[in-house]
Amino acid sequence: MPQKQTAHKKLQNSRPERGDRVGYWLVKSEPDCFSIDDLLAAKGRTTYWDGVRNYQARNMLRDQMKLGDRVLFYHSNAKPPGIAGVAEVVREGYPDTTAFDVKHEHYDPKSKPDSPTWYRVDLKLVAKFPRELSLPALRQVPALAGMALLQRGSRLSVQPVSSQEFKTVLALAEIDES
DNA sequence: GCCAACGTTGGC
DNA sequence: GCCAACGTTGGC
Repeated sequence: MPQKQTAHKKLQNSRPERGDRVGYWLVKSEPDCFSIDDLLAAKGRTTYWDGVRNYQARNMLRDQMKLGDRVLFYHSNAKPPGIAGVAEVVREGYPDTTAFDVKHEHYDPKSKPDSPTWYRVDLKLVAKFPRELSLPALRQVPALAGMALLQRGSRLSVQPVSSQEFKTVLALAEIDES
């Protein structure tokens, strides 16, 4: 795919769609696997966001998530599911090397070191919410009705969030803009 | 544990 | 390139 590669390189060197504005995202994690407390306890409160094996999500990790972008940290498959805090992008998309490791549970033979299929970013915790915002509570908020997370059949583990939605979520969490 | 929604795979 | 079968996600 030489053409896609070219487009990709252009994107890496500038932000044609967005200028220098901060982007907003939501990522899902199953707390049984990796929770916001795990991120809090991690060295530098920072982790590799790897293991994503979906092309739409990959494209966002690889091409669109930029340094300083804010990321809502969502607990999926939890009781109840909900948004647990905010992180930021501290390293932009780079190859997910777990895909190269035969022994790794996310091994994928079609991803090669010289042409990686899968990418990851590094995320650092900004704030854990004093109280998690549960999915049912989020559904009660009219300003969030358009949020990707709340749409039917929304399964993407990385989703874009609008700046308005992000602001609304922080207000609900009673977290100051930072 | 059920199942709807969605993505991927592979036969043709 | 179609589409049925299958696998996964994730709320409930």
